[in-house]
Formats: sequence, C-alpha cells, structure tokens
Amino acid sequence: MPAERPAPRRVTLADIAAACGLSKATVSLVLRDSPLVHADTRARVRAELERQGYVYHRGAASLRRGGSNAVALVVNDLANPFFAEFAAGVDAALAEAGYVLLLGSTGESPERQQAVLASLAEHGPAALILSPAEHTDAARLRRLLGPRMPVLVFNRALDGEGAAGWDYLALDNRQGARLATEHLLAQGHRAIAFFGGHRDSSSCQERRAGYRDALAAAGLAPDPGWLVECAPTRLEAARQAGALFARDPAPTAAVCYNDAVALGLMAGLAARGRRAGADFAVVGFDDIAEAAVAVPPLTTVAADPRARGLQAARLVLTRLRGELPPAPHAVVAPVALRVRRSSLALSDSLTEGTAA
Amino acid sequence: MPAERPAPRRVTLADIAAACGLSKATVSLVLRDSPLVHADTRARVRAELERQGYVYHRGAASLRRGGSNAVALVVNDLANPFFAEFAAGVDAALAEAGYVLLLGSTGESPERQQAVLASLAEHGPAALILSPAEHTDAARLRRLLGPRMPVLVFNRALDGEGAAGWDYLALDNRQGARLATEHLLAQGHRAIAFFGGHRDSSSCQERRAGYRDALAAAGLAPDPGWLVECAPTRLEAARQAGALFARDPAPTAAVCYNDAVALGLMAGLAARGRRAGADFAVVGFDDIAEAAVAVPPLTTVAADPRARGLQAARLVLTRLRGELPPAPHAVVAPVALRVRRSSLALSDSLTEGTAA
DNA sequence: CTGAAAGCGCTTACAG
DNA sequence: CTGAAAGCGCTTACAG
Repeated sequence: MPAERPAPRRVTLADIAAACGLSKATVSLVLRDSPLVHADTRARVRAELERQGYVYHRGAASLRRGGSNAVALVVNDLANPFFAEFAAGVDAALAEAGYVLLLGSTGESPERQQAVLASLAEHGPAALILSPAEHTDAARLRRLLGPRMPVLVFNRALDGEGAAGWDYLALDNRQGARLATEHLLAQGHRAIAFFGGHRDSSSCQERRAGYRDALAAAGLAPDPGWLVECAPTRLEAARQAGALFARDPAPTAAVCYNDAVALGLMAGLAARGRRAGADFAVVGFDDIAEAAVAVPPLTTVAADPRARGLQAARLVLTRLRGELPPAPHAVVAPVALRVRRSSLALSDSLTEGTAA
Repeated sequence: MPAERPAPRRVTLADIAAACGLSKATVSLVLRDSPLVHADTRARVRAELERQGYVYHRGAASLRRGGSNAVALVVNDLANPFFAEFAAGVDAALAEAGYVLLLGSTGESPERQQAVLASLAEHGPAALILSPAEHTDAARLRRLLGPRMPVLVFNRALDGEGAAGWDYLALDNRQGARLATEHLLAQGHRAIAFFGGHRDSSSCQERRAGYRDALAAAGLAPDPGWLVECAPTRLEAARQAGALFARDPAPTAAVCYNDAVALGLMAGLAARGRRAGADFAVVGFDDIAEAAVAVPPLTTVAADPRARGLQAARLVLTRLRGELPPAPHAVVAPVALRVRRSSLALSDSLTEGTAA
C-alpha cells in the first residue's frame, strides 16, 4: 500500500523506552507484568504504550524466547460442517487461553497435507492438531514435523512408528455404531446393512466392528452382501443405494458410516420409490445440523464436534503446560444416539408426529 | 514435552553453512532461489538442507525483512456454513499463493472482535479479511489496526472515517432481494412480506431496498405490517412466524433475510398448520446446503460463499502485490436466484416433481 | 559467485 | 527497582 507519508515507522519498545526515559528492558518487564517494576513506572509506561499505539511484536519475542502462542489446526475440509464446528470449538478454547489459530486444510490429500504442514511449520506453532487425510504416511509426517512438535491426532488413527508419542483424540466409533445397530435390532430389524465409508479407514473399521458386536450379541451374523462400501459423500451414497438390494434377502435397515452417507441413501431410496423411516430404516453418524431437518428427521449418533474441538484444544494446552504424562495420551470421546424418525420399525407409520 | 535427549537444538542456516563450508549469506540466497549462486553450490546446499531436515524460520525472516506471509481472517461464526465455506475458499486461495491463514471468530461481539484482532495483530499479518461483527465501531478498529494494515471488509459495510481506505467485498444484496421478490410477483403473489434480519444492519437495509424496488416496479407499496424484524436465526424466525399473520390482509409470501430465517419460518408455518410452498410461498437468501434438502426444497438467492472466499483472498493478494489502485476498492459480487419448491404460486400443487 | 557485518524487535541473565 | 549487552535466526547492502 503506497502511503502518503514516508512509511511511519512501527512503534517499538525502544520508542516507548526513550519517551519514558527508561531502558527497553524495563518496558519489556512492564509488558509481561513483572512485579519487579515500580508501580509508578509501570503506570507511566502503560500510558505511553497506549498513547503511541504500541503493538507487541510476537515474532520478535518468539525468536528470542523460542516459543510461540500459535497452534496449528489442519483438517480435511473446512466446508464440512463436522470439521467447521470442530474448528470453531478449537478456536474458542485457544482464544480464551490467549493462543492464536493457524488453519490449514487438506481436502483428504496426503500431498496437500504435506505441503500445508510444511508451510505452517515454518511459523513454529507451539503444537499441531491434525485430523489426518486418508492414507497418511505417519513416518513422512514425522520427518516433516521433527521429533519435538507436540501433536494431537484427531478422529482417525495413525499407525506405525511415525505416530509414536503423538496424543490422540477419537470418537467412540465402535460404541456409536453398536448403539445404532442395537437401536435397529430393538425395533425388530434383523437384516441390517452397514452402508458407506472406506474399509481401510480406521473410523470405518471401528464402526463396522461396533455393528458386528451388536449383531453378534443378538446372535446374528451379517451377510457379506450387507457391507457396502462407498465414498463418504452424499452423492456417492445416493448412487450406491441400489447395491443394498442386489441380494436376497435384502436388508430392511442400514447403519450408515456417517450422516452425509445416510442423507444420500435416503435420497437414493426415494429415487427407488422407497421411503426412509417407513419402508427402510436408516441411522447416521455425526449429527450434523441437516440431520434434524431432513425428512424424515435422521436418527444418528451425536459426536458433538464443537465439544470435541474444545476438548482437543484443552488437551493440547495441558500438554503445553507440561501437565500431561510424557507417554502419548489417548482419549476416546463418548457418543450418544439421537433418535429421530428415519429409523422406525417397518410396521410403524409416518403419518403420526408433527412437522419439524 | 520433556525430551529424552537434552533438547536437540534446532537446525539453523549457520549449521547448514558450516556443514557446506559456506557463509550463512550464501545459504540464505539458495533458500530464495537467487540466480547469483553457482549451480553446484546450490545443489550442495539443497542436499544438506534436506539431510539435516532444515525448517525455515519465517518469524526470523519476517523480523528482518518486515513482512509476513500470513493473512488474518476474522469471521462471526465459523460454525455457520456460510462462513465456513467462505473460510474454506479463503484458505484455498491463500495456500495456493504460499500464504498461511490466521483465523479468529467473534460471535458477533464487538468486544471479542477487538480482543481477537489485537491478538492476531501481534503476529503482524500482511493483511486482514474481516467480516465485521454487528455494531462494529470502525474508528476503534482503526486505532487497533493502525494506518497501514491492508484490510478487506466483507459482507457488511462499515461506515465513518474509520473504514476509509479499506477495501470492500459485498454481495449484491439489493439485486438478490429484488430477484427474489420479482420471482414471487411473477407467480402471482401481491401481498409479499420481508421477513427477518435487523433493520440497522447494512445487509438487511440493502435487501429490504431490493424488495421495495421490485414492489415499486410492479406498482405496489409494501404494507408496513409486512416488514417483520427478527434475529437472523432459525429459532427466532420460527417464533416470529405468527407476526406475519397479525394484520389483515396477511401476506401470501415472504422474502426472507436469509436461509436460516426462511427455514425457521417454514417450521413456524408448519406449526400453524400452513405448508410452505403450498399455502404460503417462501424465498431465502444464501443457498446454504440445507436449502436444497429442506422440505419442500427452498428457493433462495445463491451467494456462493466459497467463491466469495476465493475472491476475497485474491483481492487481498492483488492488493499486497501493489496491483490495486490506492483508493479503496469496492466489489459487489453477483448473486443468482435458485428456484426450488418453497415458492410456488398458491394455486400450484406439491404432488408433482420428484424427490431431491 | 561468495563472505563479513549490521540489524529487525524482543528477552534474558547479569550488574548495580 | 533499573540498565547495558548479548543473542534468537534470518536478510541485506556492501565488498571483493
């Protein structure tokens, strides 16, 4: 920006010190509320700081001290409500603690993830909260981040040597899928599919395990044809809906990998003349905002992403304060079933109930 | 993080220089791809950089050069899909240009906004993209940000001296509301309300102006009772729905301040036994994801927040390159009507059409 | 094509 | 309670 006046130099500690007839050292102590400084001096400095519109230069301070009040957050897709709410939670907790958020997103690409992290790492964040892209190579990540950066892995497990020593916050995927499946069993469904997700992602594996747990506890074995993979997006789910009915006996209900898939499935069912909640029961996972306003409203497993974000940030802050044991800390966040109308028993009708 | 080994000192330019038998200056030149350096030297340095896992220290570089590759983005609420998608667009464009995103959110509180900006400013971002909180005091903001920070104000106009010289990117609110209103007129509605928003926000004023434009062009004057204020949230809108029917003649359609309000109104209508799209026509503004899956699908004005984010970031990057005229640059982004089923003429039925 | 030196704005022992 | 000096890791003229 071309300025009229010849670039009004930035106000520094030296300016304040000179104006007060003090040394930079003393002004610096005032800035950090040192009790060493005489109250009168402090007041004088404070006034001058204010008068000149001084802005602290954190870069310089970080350089000198070797530290930073920035925390990096890298998610897959900020436009995904799950991650947006997660990020909002992280941001709130960090801001409260006086930290600043450096944000990046990867679009599920390990390559972009590497590039984004390299760029963020140059800013020397105090810690990293990472929701890893699919097929992340932990060893490669570790090479980039070095041995000392505190890392909290969120949502998807990272295996191998690389991830050793990194903290981990996950949803209780297994329990969530178990609850979802039990709910359908309780409504009389016996032929229950698990729909969507990629088999090789840790969260999908865990959710499938919970699904199997519940079936096994009910003495049922899932028909292999009831395990349908698809990308965790609405569009793909709508396209794959037909795969559920390829076999005989076809399922009468499905536990879905997540809400996006569940909503896509509901659209796919409609396109086939089937009504979710009436002809076919559906349960999702995540409880995104749309779940409540879908028609019929979607029964789902609530992950409370904002609470997860707060939790993640607090974990990291605790780690930074050195108050966490050195061993990697793994936390599994509880999850709850939110029952709505997409998962009625086959015999129930949808004509009851009121509009959303 | 307590480390086993006694804190393996960070690798610096000096280390690389020493290992290569060169000076720091030369290594620094290699880092910035200076053509001055001999190709062999460059290769040698590159290899050593890689071997030692060197990480550039941008803080130090910024301190010396006086510049930064960070851009700050401050929005009202990251959990709001409109802002989440906007932020995703900003992030994508910045990352592509090698910039890094510093994120903050204000929750519509001018106090928090002031605090968040103060915190971000200490990191010396190259520029700021700000979607201001309601009732922002531009002069106060200016005092905090100083005279030199390039600022792009998004979405809501800031008035007074304070905002002088700041760039501005807005939606074409007036035109959007006009399109929405014309659409309802074309379907035969004559008694059309403007529902939701706060009268004192610039975007609400603009949208109301577009609404009046369209009515005036059709030779109609809005009944004052058809201008209903309410907070731009779903819940408040649902509560206020009744206010539309307080007067006689009651409107048969409403242009809503945004989609959240429109969805709330649809729920409020349902609670009163009226069906949106059949008994009462509704149009929204924003085209959030839920608009397409609502029942009936919501006709709305598409703002394409992701595209706005890309646009905002590009504007700022152009400004930083000094390629924009010094005068403040104001851009009004076009907006388009997305016709769906919530805005049918009263006579139409909802039984036609296929599922979303 | 490469090096020696100064300096960006802060903080931190160390004196006094 | 306050000050002088060194140094964090880089870049930038200036020499050569």
